[in-house]
Amino acid sequence: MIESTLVSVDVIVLRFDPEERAVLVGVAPRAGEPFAGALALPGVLLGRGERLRDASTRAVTGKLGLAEESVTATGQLATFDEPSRDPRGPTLSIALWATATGATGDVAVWSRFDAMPPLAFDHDRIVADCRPLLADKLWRDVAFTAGLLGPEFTTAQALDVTESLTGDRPYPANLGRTMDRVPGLERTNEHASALPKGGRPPLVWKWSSEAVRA
Amino acid sequence: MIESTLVSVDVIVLRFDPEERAVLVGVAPRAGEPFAGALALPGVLLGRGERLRDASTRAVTGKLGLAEESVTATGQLATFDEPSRDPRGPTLSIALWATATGATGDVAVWSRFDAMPPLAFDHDRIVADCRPLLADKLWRDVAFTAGLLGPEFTTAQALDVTESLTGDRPYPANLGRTMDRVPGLERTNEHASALPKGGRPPLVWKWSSEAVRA
DNA sequence: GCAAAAGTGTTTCAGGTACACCCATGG
DNA sequence: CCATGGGTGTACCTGAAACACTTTTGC
Repeated sequence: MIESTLVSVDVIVLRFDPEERAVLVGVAPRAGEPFAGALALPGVLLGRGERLRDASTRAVTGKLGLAEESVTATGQLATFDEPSRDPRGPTLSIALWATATGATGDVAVWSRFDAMPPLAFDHDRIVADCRPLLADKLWRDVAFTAGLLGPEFTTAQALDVTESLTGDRPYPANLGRTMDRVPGLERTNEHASALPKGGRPPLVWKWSSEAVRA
Repeated sequence: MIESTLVSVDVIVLRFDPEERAVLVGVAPRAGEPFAGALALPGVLLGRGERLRDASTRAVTGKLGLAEESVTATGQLATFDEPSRDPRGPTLSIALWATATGATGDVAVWSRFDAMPPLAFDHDRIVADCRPLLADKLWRDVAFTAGLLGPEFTTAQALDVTESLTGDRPYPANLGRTMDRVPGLERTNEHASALPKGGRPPLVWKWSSEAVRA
């Protein structure tokens, strides 16, 4: 009988901050060794028979201090198998994404994608490798997009999110047309209150009832 | 301390058969319980500290009887975590792909993608879920494409491979142009000997030396 | 020469990008 | 009325899809 590998689940938690006008990644200082005090992605060891989704919830609530309800969607990214990635011994890491809204959690540190602090283990590499995968999901994976932006949002916020993930800001007109093609996403007639700086109030978008159910 | 999950590695082995003019998937009858005698994807339990690539090689050589050298490339697909997928107890399955050339192996059964026999465990589901991922890699993931078609192949074979994976046969002219855009792939001046049925002999394509090194 | 199969050139169309212009707000 | 920023319409370009037509083989 071959001794089994340890499996950890590491989560890239994304939250859109309307004040900051950017997508932020949640990390937290490690409580114990190794890398005590260093920032790391929330991660836990996968329990026997535990589903990946449950483990990711456990990591996000336990390590970042978020409420379970604030996690809006999750999914798989990739698996990392370098045997030396954890100094305690060989550990497989399954990277997942999660989207969160609302409260920021009591211990979480939120950083922009383009200004991530150095992280413990190989988490820098995990974030770097997974960023293009995440950018690709925007406007194509409905669960991801809806989880990140919430049930209702403006064109201006959509512009900010796209810029955060892909690196450059699209023309508002073109983004509107991409959003028209997203199944379940609909324009409303409402307009948000304008920004203090002035300017035309942006359109409000909503998910149709069918999309929310799925 | 949480007891760790078992991790298995299940491999979708692809081989292009020029006689059959199709991409075939390698499966083998199971030696022991559960599902003894039923066909299944080659899979092994991941050893502690073992790399995914090494485990996949172990599965392909051990379960299909292929030589290690005939495996030309491997990569990740997705992870399956239903706790009831193995009757022996909860087991995570990491699905990988591998390409093989040459010998067919002594115990392997090769089936077309569109005529797969029923498989043990949730392997039917794994194959069904991963097929679009594999189709997407053709002509975009160079390692995958080169592993499947070998160092040298004809336009006719490229047409067969594309039809096997995507489900419909492209126009030869258009496929030629897609191949022109694949980095490292080059037309030669050679022509293959014509088929017994008659018809114009197809062009031979080769990977440039830089592509083979990478 | 005829059927079969590959290759060439050209047309068409859809998607994405860019941009000029119009609209609505705060100061 | 001007600066700021979202929205509309449209021109342009690239890439994929489709197809008529030519070339090269076996019979």
